[in-house]
Amino acid sequence: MEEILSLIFHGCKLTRDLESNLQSLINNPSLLASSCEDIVMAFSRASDRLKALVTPVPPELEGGVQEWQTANHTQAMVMAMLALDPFQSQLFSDKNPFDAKVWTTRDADGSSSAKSRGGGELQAAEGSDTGKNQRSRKRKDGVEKHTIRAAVPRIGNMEIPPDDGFTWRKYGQKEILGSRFPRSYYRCTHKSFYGCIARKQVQRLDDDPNTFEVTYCSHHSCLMSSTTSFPPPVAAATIPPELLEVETTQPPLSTNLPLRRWDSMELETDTPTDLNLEISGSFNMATTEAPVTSQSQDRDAKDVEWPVADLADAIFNSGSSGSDMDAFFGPI
DNA sequence: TCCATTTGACCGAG
DNA sequence: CTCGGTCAAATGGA
Repeated sequence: MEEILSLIFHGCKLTRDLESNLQSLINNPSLLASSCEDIVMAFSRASDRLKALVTPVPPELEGGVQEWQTANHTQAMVMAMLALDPFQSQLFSDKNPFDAKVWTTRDADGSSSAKSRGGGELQAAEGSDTGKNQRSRKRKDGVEKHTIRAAVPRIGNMEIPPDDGFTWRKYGQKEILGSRFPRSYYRCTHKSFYGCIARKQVQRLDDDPNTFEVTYCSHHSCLMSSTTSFPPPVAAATIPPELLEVETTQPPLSTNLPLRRWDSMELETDTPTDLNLEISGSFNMATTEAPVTSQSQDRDAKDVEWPVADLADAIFNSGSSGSDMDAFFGPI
């Protein structure tokens, strides 16, 4: 237990360090990214050890626990980014041209099928499944995947998935069983030149054609792919693209951010409470029920499952600027 | 001519 | 055998 506490304290310390050095680090995104990663790792390890202390999980629930852990991990990263970036609300506010309600999850095992992806990001696929059992198909490579949802842009061509700051080349399209819309496959434009292995899959949701589900596979190893000044090499290697986009939507630290975004976004940095972010993950440990937002969850029954959601609530409802770590970690 | 997209074929996991 | 993911030839636009 002492080791766990030590890990937690370490995470808190790293967080405070980061906060106190934020101004000086803000021009060093690669160091910033690595600091975030350290924080996430510290809390993630503590979380893992805590779970090892509790009653052994029945085999049939293990997958759910893993997903819960990894969902926590990713959400912690989101939280870290939210905390670091007081301007992030633009991305998630309804002023975003993509109406970007972003669900961020991460596959526990890199599998890509609807069944193996627990939680909610695939609820559409499952919902549209006409009762047929879809088998889990795990790739041997076990590539880490990150899935987000982004609403169709309200401007321009609504068939085009939201720009995530990277340049992609489409290499395939496939009709997916049980889905009305085909799934598109993209790889990094600079694959041949830089050997960048980043890929993504884009699919419109059956039950919400205005929303794209974007699954990122692997990280960018190229420097040229981004249409923004980010990401630096380290950030590209450690932070999923959807989080990097959070970074890239900051007010121009360096000035070559995509003009389209800034043109189409109103910057109201003094209204941080105007948030429209919904974060979901695989919170349901033993069921396949769709996840719900922190606002609608029955808190009495599942309080134990919502520590991160509580954090999100604290952030979103606190009216804080988002940069005050004490608001999130103070009690600890 | 170059580059991105389309699309049918193929591969491999389950 | 099914079906998701990828390949690569064909096609089209700049």
